[in-house]
Amino acid sequence: MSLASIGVAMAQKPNSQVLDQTISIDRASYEPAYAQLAGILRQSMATGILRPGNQLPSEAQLCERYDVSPMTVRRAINLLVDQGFVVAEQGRGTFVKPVAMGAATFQLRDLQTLFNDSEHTTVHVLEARIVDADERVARKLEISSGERTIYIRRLLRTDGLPVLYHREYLIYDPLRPIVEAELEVTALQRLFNGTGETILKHGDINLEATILTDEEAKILQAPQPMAAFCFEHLFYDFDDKPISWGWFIGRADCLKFSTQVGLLMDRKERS
Amino acid sequence: MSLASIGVAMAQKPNSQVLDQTISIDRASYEPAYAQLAGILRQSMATGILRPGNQLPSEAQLCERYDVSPMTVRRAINLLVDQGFVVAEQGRGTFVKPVAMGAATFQLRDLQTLFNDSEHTTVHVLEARIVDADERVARKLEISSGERTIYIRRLLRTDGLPVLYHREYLIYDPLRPIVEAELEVTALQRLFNGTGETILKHGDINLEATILTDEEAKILQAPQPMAAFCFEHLFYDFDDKPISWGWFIGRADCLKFSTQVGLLMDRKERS
DNA sequence: AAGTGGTCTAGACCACTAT
DNA sequence: TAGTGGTCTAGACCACTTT
Repeated sequence: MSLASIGVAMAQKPNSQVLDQTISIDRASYEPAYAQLAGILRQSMATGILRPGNQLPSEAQLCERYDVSPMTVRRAINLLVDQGFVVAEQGRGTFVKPVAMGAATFQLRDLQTLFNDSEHTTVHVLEARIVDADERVARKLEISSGERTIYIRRLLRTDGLPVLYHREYLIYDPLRPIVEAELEVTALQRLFNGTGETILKHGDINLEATILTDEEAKILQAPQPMAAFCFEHLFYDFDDKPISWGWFIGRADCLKFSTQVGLLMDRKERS
Repeated sequence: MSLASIGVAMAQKPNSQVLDQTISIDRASYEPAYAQLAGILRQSMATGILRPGNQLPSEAQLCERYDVSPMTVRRAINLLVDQGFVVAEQGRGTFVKPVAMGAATFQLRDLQTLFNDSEHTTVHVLEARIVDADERVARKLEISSGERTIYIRRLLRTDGLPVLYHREYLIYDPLRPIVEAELEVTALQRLFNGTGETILKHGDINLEATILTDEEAKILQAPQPMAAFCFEHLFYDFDDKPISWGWFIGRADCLKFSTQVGLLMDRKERS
């Protein structure tokens, strides 16, 4: 008998015995039925009752076993699909996905604590002036070389210690009220978590690893050589015209991104 | 009139006029109704008919306007919520979310092309031997100092050029068949995209920026100093015991992570 | 042909928010 | 009190896969 069939034991029709017969759905609970069911199934996977590759009980079986309607089962399974725990194949069944490092995602949101924690975080505008676009800037912002742009350098500090150095080129357009708004010290917060009015439609973001230049090291008060993360961003307005190109640079010893793959028992349900 | 109300124009009941009256749902299409509706709403946001902060038409209005059942509207909106385009607040309404850099996520999956492209990618085991765990390794793998572990060094090449250097410590347990399996050259592929049998339940992954050490630079044939990405990983089995601790290190000039935030018109629907 | 997931209906009741 | 989103029912039909 192969490893994959341990969970199904002698079941003729695929594995409805797999489920914990003692647990049932509490209709009086604040937790919705679909979330409870998803939790039960995830629990089965976590305890190894359902192993990677195993087939889940069919939707009809789950309906009967837990006395819920098909739509509710459907939602529970969709939740697990969305969360990456199982994969559903039409006509075949739903199967537990193996853990894979490639499934990992890193969220820039982890940085948001920095921007929102106004208690400890301050933003200082080091420089803000109008400059003529050089060839490189003009290409990014899709304007002509020599056209006017706004160049801003900012330094973000936490408890007085420099953590992020930001440089940004903005389209200069006297007709748009972006200028003053973008110069506010709260502008970075807006850019990052989207609070307040916004004229941004979408943006491209690149993550790179670099070594601090002399200037960057000096501003970030870092010893050299020092590794760093660089977030390059290019934002567009609702006409799909670029309006902002810039980079955040942060010392690698102050920034770390963590994530997890596989079965964790403290998930928030949604959808 | 505030900027936020431009889209709602003179509507008394909040904004059902906002929608494009010409488009309707094609019931004969292969694309499900809920996906079509989500697309229509996303289109409205992309063209600026619905701006950040605007309220979407209520679910009842959408039912009537597009002649679909409440559940279908619900699914379409859930899709947009999942994709991060709108936020639904019970009792208030559903609103267009502003674009925020903090919403960006970087997927390790982008690296998967490397591992799956066996045409151009080769894995070479540089070293594999049994070593006694030092204090650092013992702490990570939750064993005692001096216990035996398997130490593996691998080099991943694309078209003959070194791109990723991997070092890994594995629990040594003669009772588990992990040893031979983990030594295969295909083991990395398994780890990364989860193909084949797996005994992994979950894992923690850290992303850091570093500067290559002399040894790493030599193996990766990189000039110095050279920035690099480092993926540290720690995997656990179904008993929640660590079984593997290691790092992937790759030259920064060969690796880049890109992502987008906001409204893009080439989304895949699901759920 | 049987079993599976994928979609959808036409309502229902509830909790929450605003007026 | 009216309007909103949140949940749920008890089926239906379809497309797909396997036997």
